[in-house]
Amino acid sequence: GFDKMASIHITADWPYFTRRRAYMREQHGDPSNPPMEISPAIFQVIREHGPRSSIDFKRKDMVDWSWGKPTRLARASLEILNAMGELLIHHRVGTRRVFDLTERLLPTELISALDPNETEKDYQNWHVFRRVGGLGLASPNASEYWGAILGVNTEIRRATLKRLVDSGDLMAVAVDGVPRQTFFIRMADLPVIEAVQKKRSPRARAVFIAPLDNLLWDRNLVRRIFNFDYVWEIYKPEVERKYGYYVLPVIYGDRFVARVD
DNA sequence: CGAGGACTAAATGAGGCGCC
DNA sequence: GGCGCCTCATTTAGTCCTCG
Repeated sequence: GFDKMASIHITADWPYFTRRRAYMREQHGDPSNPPMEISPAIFQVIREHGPRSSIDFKRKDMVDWSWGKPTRLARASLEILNAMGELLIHHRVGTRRVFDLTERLLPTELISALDPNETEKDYQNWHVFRRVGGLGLASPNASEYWGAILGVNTEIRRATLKRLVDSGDLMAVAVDGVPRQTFFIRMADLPVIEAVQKKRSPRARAVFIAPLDNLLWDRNLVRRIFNFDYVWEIYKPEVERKYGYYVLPVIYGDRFVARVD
């Protein structure tokens, strides 16, 4: 699915993403959009022959796509139908996704379930709260980690965070050594934080952190709290790389101590 | 603050080729 | 016809910096 970015989420969350699917349909679902024009053919093949991936469609037409590059029309079509909720990933072959009809993969009650968030405001509360949980410690400042929350800009986000504090779901906190900055945590995380602080000397072990791990969503915060500057260099031109294509941070105990590539 | 632009390499599989 | 080997095309996934 798609939450902050491409991600795995539990099927029980399907109804909560009704708004996102509708939004994707608004963006791409016009029948004259080339990937939509060929969608009936795609559906037919999958319905009759089972799960299919982009390479199973032989047509060579190209369309403009993300990453500033064109892509094959069939691939664009699968991708858009997936974003709109018509197709889901059945399995993967290596990194390639093989799609099947949503109606074959999800129970009917889930597909027909209503969006639990009745109003726009309900949705905003839900999604901002969910994202704060993902971040653990959330700065209200604009950044990529607030992305993909529909209709929420900086102003609305600040208002939503305030609402969630007022309702007792979130708590505003300050961090030692980071002056003049308010952060937000989930109230429900408080016992965990307190338990960790009480533990005298946790047994230290080394952990390799993946570049897209939640811990690294706010790289600014990592720099300020842990004094560790991390950039995933995969998207840097080779000559500009400092450490390597796929540098990973290494944590030992509660500190960032090294990098590996 | 937010829009827009620039940017990468590993893994996989299809297809061509020579050879038996 | 089929195997082994090679090459080539395709697919996958967001970050970060600049500018108005």
